[in-house]
Amino acid sequence: MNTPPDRRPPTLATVAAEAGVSRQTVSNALNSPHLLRTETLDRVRAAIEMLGYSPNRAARNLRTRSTHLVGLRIEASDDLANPLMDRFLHSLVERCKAVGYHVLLFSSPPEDEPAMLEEYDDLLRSAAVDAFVITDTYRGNPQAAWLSDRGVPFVAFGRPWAEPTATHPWVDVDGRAGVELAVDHLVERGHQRIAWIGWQKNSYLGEDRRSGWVDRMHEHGLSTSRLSARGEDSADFGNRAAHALLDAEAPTAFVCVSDTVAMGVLAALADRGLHPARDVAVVGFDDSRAAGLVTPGLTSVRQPLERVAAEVIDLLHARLAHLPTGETSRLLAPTLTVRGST
Amino acid sequence: MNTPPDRRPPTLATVAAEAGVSRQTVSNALNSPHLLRTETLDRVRAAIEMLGYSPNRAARNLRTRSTHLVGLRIEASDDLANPLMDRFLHSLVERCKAVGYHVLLFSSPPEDEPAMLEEYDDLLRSAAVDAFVITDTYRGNPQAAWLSDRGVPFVAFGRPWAEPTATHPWVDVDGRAGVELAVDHLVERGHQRIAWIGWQKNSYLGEDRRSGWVDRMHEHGLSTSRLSARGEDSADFGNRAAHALLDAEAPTAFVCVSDTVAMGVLAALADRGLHPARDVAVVGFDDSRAAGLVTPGLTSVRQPLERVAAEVIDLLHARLAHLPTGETSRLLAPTLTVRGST
DNA sequence: GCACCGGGTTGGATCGATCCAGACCGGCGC
DNA sequence: GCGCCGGTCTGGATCGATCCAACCCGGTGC
Repeated sequence: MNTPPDRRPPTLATVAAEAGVSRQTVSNALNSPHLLRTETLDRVRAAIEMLGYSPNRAARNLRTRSTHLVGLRIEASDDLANPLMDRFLHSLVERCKAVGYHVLLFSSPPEDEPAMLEEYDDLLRSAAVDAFVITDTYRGNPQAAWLSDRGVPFVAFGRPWAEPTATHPWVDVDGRAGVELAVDHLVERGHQRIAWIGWQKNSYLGEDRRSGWVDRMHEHGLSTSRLSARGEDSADFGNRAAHALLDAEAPTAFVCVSDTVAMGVLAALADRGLHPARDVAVVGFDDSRAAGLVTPGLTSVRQPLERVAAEVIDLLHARLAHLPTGETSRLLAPTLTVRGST
Repeated sequence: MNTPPDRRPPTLATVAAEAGVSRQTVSNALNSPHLLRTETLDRVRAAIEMLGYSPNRAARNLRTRSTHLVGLRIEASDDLANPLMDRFLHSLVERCKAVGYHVLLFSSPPEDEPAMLEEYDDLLRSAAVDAFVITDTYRGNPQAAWLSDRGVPFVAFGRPWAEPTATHPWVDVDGRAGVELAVDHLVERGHQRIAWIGWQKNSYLGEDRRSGWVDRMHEHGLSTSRLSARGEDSADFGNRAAHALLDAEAPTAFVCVSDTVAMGVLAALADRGLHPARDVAVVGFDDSRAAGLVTPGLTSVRQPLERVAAEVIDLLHARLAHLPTGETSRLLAPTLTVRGST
């Protein structure tokens, strides 16, 4: 034996030799243990344990034509969905682990659709991933149609707003219901003049949330007339809109389409020497970190991102494992995190 | 030809047949194009283009024993490093792409060291990744030693505080220098009584940042006596510490170890009817989203996470590609983002 | 006693790209 | 004309797990 010590990790064959069985038997011990006599199974398992063996993924991937990897494109940091991403991502990874998958991240230049699809295509053609999770359906969704066309398994976080006829599986949060919670909460506290500050009319997400305000106000017999404003997603816009509404209509509460906007509203109250909650109530949307850090605390609608991630992966897993799938889309209800601002 | 249409993607052999060459020649066209006559190369490339061929990753991984995947453990959301994570992560992914890698995410139960190492071990033994990036060296770093022992390539974001003798490559941000920037900035604005609000003494990170304040104050001939407080990383602690310091020592400026703490200081100013900047200046650390959203804007030390990620990947790439490496650790200087609070 | 059955096991072929040893070929020097 | 050379190209073996067809063998039914 003058060969140098073997630095290579053990393989199926190593284990088979150690346990005194064939490779196939070891493979069965791992993948179909019920086929083995318990005594044999124990012996194989002992050998695996002793050698610290794990099946080589590359070999398995090659043979089974599946990698157990799920691709996820992450976007540039200035994207509006981003503050939510870390919570979502963590849950996604966690859930993947539970069903035996891992998450592979990739990126593509922002605002460059062909380049983006090229990235998806590369990963697909090189068989680097089994499936995708897509997260940016709020503003058109070329990938969804593109992936559907090719029969690639994927699940979307977000409804196919722009293409209601799309049939791919998706999971989304019911923004409208979240805003309804906020309105109910404010009505309970005695508010009647409740204003809405939202995004531009071309935002599906923004209009969905707004409809929760409109409908619920009417159900409570309250007027929405002249009590709303629309603009971009910035604290500055929230500030200006709040001042304008306070001057014109003297609302006693604001429901905002996002925490970003709500932070601007809080600033407007401070400008006027008004006290959040005591004088004017404010509710945000997203339950961002800033909502918890700001002075009296900002009441905010919280998206159940942990559940979204779990549902996304469960749908994907069902598809990949050819399990029977019931509904292929799920709309989850958010909750309200109450803080000092109401 | 009564076989069904071939649904399988093209392979090397397909391309070789199409171009009228052997498989090896196609492989060379991809990996060592200089070996081919230009005419042959063109023909092969045309065939690749025509068939839309990409090499199968699993097969390549198996043969070359490398996956071109980098593992990154992500932590539970309530972790203090998390708000920074999305910026870092995005840059990491971007940079990986530039050098031909992808990022594979995994997780492990928090506070469970054996389970965590088990995750690293699994990925290693199954040859799922080539290397790791580790990000949580601020509080001991069992993985670093563990990985070093096994000769696994990895780069850390964060110095090995607890083990100064460790020799693995790392990249970190010079927190002390960041605080020095903050102190200089405040001195320029005429402040002399500049207070420090930091973390507990057992935090390496916190004490490093604090030393920037101590040293710079002394270099400016200013006293630090009784002008500092230490506690946990919360807005509430920041608030209490600010009140206590304002009562006892009447500082005109605060430098805080984090934005979270700084938000509490801003709240304390509001409690007392003091105006940020005009009455008392405040500087935070991390340049978090909240710093930009809060009312007058919070001046904050910004970590160059994009550069950190790039350096991390470059070091890793050098190691994996057996390139000559110069220094194996880099300390990067942060910058100061000036906003309304100073 | 023989065919049959099915759980357990076996060796060989396979997935697709790469490594390796050797073949081929036109050009050059003797 | 022969041998050598460097630049190209070729077929076969290989990476490690899984698929597949066949085999072994004790037990059962007739």
